[in-house]
Amino acid sequence: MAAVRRAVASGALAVEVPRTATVERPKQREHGDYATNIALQLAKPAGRPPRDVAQAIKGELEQAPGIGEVDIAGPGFLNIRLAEGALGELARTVVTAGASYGRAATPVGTRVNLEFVSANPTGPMHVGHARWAAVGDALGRLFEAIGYDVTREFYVNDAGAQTGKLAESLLARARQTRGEQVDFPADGYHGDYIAETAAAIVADQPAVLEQSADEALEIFRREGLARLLGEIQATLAAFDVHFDVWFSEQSLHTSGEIEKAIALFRQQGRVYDEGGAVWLRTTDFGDDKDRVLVRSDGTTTYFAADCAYYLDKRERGADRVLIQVGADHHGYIGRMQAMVACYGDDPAVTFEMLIGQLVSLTKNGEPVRMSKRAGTFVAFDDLVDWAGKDAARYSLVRSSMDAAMELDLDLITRKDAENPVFYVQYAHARLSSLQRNAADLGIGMGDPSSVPVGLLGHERESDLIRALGEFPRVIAAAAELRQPHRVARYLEELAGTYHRFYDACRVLPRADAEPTDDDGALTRARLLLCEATRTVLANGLALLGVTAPDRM
RNA sequence: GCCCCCGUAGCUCAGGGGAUAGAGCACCGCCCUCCGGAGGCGGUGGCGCAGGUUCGAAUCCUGCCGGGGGCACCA
Repeated sequence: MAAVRRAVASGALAVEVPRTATVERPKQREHGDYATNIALQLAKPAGRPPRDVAQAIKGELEQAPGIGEVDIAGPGFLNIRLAEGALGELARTVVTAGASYGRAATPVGTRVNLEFVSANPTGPMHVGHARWAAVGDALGRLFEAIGYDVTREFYVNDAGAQTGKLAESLLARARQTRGEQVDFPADGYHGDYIAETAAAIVADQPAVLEQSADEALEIFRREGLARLLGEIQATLAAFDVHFDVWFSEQSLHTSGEIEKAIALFRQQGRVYDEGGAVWLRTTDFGDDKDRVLVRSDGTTTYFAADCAYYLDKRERGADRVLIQVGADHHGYIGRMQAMVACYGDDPAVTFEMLIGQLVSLTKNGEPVRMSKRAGTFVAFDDLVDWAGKDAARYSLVRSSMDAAMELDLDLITRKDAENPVFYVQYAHARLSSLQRNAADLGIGMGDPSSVPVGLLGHERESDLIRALGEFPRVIAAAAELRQPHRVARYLEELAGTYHRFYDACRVLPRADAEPTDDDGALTRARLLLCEATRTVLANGLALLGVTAPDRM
């Protein structure tokens, strides 16, 4: 950019200087270490052929520190090669930074409230929730890495009709277990967990069935929610996903926050009454239709609670409110954005709904749908039992949330190289093993600052170092685009680049090797490069919540 | 009918307007004097269709075809 500015200043180029320029790592090594298409983009405004523009920038670029040579290629690409030795310093930087490599040095002050999973406490979670857990948590880790202050939040839907349905289902099952002839609620919850939970409650409070129906229902409701939420919390904890706030929907009702929110919207002239109901004029801000806040029977809607919940998050200090939901909720975006605007916020700034597509499972090519305990779906717990935490998390996070994904249980439950997570983990384990071997031989890289990194001139070494240098940009892109899968794909590439290096470059001296004449300098440099690689693999896997094993 | 997502290799998926579209698996053939072969190298094979914008389109726009998910005074 500075080179463009200087070219303009020197009169070599007459064009408005753009704010940013795209610099990327070319796919072809012959295209240099970095490449930019800036000349192609400036050709039109400058009114000159792209290669002319490139020529003007090239001269300035070559004066910049750390730059080796600059070529003009094709229609006008500028291919930049770094000066000899500049790459090696990058490896040293990685080792010196260690676990903080790739992370923002200081907080940026943005407070993000990240709500995800928010499974109803009316039953076990399914594989879709596992995907939101894996992706949401990775996003949270990415946000922290770029310096955001993150609050992970789980909205507990412990109010409303579905909790009554849960209570009725539990009570009916408990009575049936005692041999009573009871009709099961028409659209009640099925699955073995209902009977299990009912039995546990009865065992705990044997008198519950002697109470009046209303009292019994209330006990089953309260106890059922508590137990099922406890199971959800245990599942998530075992998945290494931890929430800062478990926010009760019921609390919005009892605290009067919903009424406060409605009053606020009314004050701002966004509320009207019609047909006995209270409406929010979301059509003022692009929604298809206005939305009911209070039904004609006087009860508040789920949407009203969502309004109050958003206000609550903002009042607790969130600069950005992010909610991750499944594709089956996408229809909610319009009214939520409109509601945010009704409140007076700019939805493009303070609010974001992340839509994740659904997950389906196959085994032997056949769809898998049922889980005995959960009834109608494959449970989160089953997935983790079959695949293990690491393979499950990795598999769920390695593809884009925009795409409905199909998980093959045969693949992710295999404990071999057919699963990409093992490919990445193996690279890390191999590096750890290498370091153990080095230690056994009494070899080490020593003080990083004294390692002669300039010796790392092999093509495969350069490839590896360039890949390590990508990491901060990968984190930034993954966080900004809300695409944690980019980290996984990057790690797979990095692991491959490392394996190719390892195949071509001997690190430790052979057992029968002659003493080297360079005093082990190259060995030390390569050990530093290995440690840099191990660091990035470990940091990257940490962002995904996946273990970086020393042995496998 | 309207809205959202997807369509890339035999399969599961990457690919932020750039150069020769990638990976894993599957299939075929190589590489152990080698620090972990859970690895490396090579081969077979692909952008749903039709227009448009652009110096340049898998990528952006429009239409069509195909698949998935939504369109409550449910949660």
